[in-house]
Amino acid sequence: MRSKPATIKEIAQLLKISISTVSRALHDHPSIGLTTRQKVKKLASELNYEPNQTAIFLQQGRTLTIGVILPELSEAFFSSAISAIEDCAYKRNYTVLLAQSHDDEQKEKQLVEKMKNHRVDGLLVSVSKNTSSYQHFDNLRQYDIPIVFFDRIPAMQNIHYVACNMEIGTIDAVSYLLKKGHRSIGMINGPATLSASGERKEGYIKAMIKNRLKFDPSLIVSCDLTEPSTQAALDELLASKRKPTAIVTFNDYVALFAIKHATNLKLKINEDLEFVSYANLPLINYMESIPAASVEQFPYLQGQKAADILLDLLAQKHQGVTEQTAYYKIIIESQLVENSSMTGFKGK
Amino acid sequence: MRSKPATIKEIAQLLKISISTVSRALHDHPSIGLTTRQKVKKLASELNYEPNQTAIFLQQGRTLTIGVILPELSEAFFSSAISAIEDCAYKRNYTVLLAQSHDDEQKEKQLVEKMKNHRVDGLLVSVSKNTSSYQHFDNLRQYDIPIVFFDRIPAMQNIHYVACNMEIGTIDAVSYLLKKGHRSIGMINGPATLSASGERKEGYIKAMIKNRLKFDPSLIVSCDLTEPSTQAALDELLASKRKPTAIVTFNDYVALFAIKHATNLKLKINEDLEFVSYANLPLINYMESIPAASVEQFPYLQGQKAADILLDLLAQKHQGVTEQTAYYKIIIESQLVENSSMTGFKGK
DNA sequence: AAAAAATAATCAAACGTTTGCGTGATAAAA
DNA sequence: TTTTATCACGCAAACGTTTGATTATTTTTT
Repeated sequence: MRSKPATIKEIAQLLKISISTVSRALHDHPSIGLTTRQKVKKLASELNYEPNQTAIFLQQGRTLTIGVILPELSEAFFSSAISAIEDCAYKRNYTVLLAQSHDDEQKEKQLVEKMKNHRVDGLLVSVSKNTSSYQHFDNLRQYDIPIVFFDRIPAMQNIHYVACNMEIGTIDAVSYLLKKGHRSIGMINGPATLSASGERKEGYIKAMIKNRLKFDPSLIVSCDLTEPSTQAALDELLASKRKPTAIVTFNDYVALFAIKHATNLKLKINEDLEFVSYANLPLINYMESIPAASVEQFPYLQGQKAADILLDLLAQKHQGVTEQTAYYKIIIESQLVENSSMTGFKGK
Repeated sequence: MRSKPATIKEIAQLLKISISTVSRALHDHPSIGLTTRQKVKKLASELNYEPNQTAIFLQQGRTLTIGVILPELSEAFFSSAISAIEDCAYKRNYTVLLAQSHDDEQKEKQLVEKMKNHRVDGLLVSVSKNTSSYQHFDNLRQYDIPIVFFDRIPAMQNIHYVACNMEIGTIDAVSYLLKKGHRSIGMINGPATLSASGERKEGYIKAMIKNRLKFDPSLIVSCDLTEPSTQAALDELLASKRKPTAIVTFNDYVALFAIKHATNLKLKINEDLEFVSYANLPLINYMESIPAASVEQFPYLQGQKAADILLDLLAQKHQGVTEQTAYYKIIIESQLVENSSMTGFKGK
């Protein structure tokens, strides 16, 4: 029997009672007698009745759905985050509408539109790398759709966000190396266009100041995150006057490129040349030559916080809290973790 | 101005015309005059009118949304797949409602219910490892919600699915090692409870037969995918009479565990002992000691195919194709790929 | 000038719910 | 017995669209 799903209307007709009675009976409304309530519920389950959410959405003006727009779903960082978000949403009876921008500003705009059309109750966004105008986010304010940004934050006023501060982690990273006796510490940074590069550089400089050491600009070189560029950067550092004995790299990819290159140059990793990196690869745990320590950015935690904030906002809104003026601005401090050897892990 | 979104009703009132005229004007219906059409569109854009999809969903009985239920969003395999799915859906104007089961049968059931309530047009599922009953999927047939399974397929009749056949890849893997001159090839397999283990074993045996070699059961040992268990398995193989010079491992995690252990035992990887594995880690590209070759399972491709099939089914259904009896059963042949060195890759 | 055809717009039902308000019927209080 | 609560349920509007059937207006044809 491939029939259309049952509706309360049908139940009402079959039982010769009104639609509203059926609705109330199913919701255990006190003004419905016990007998009819039971009759209704019995028939409902016999007919495999399932409330049609789309109708309820329309009626209630909310969809119990949050939209999530991320740059790249296949990246470990974001798949961790989305996992956290889904977990939070599930716990609080929300569902996740997911989309990826592929770091394309145009597509990001379209996705925001689409989310608006789908009438998501709220939005979680990690901004595309190439987004320069934030008009499309501002538009959402007219409607009452709250947005919480995370990790990649736009330069806007009055927004909710969760971000990870790289400075502390960087200071710790450099201090860690200094404590280990290194006196010349290099940095292979990312492109200057990324704010993340700025944060790392700042952290590096502050660590130097904090430890009363002189900052030598020639020890910070940039790369564009590709392998050849990383190799060139490492070569430059190794050729410099104050040849570094330790290097902080922009991220794990860069670290692995550099480690590979160094290995080819017959350098012993973490003996001749020690590395510290920023974590984005979970499988660091499975490899031999890895950075001695990593600055952890907690993607799962960021996703979780962001989702929790959004869901709190939605709960408030639903309880009739009119206009809040306070904005959540959560900074998660990055944290240096020493990389131990492999941990037990069950594969897929 | 934080106002409720504009509706066609308001537009109609402001222009003193009927609602239906507005609706038709916005859809360029031929029976609406040019002048009114323009007037309507002008006002609509002034008011920032956006059609309320939830209303349209209710009216049309479809949501342009597909549900996706996966075991673990944070796993590389599935995040690749979801990326593909989202891309496909986006191209064809669908949106993705996402949820993860965490390999929990109970949760999987609830998620199916939820998806049903949300009235997704179709469902994409990779079944939880622990799911034993498939009743919840069967229930969906009563409604007209098509399901396409991928990668993890339930033992059900009459379903659409996309899967990856490990046998061919395994045969190729073993043959590859034989061709390289290895005469004793071991296998560190997964638990017998997983069907994936069976496929691998079958492939191994068939490769032996195909090459007219005798199959020695002692060369296949199982592990539970953890590091200690993998170490034990490797030890067992190395201690066996016909000490293997090459090993096929259940997956990349196992391979890395084994490689690490072998390195500790002073064995030279891919010289003393050669490895072939099943790919699930993209970052194989970033490491030094890696399996010489991997059996690729094409997560992106699987996700893509599955999504395409589902969307085709939905398109057919929408065009009024009543009852199709044919079921898509797509087998993607796994494929052995030799692991070259690192490729250029831009990090996050 | 009347009939036919084309054009332009309206009416109203439908999608499946929820919910404020009204209304009988029965039971308790006066 | 009349008044007042209490209980159990029905009516109808509302959410924002789409669309088949209908009507009113204008243009074309004969």
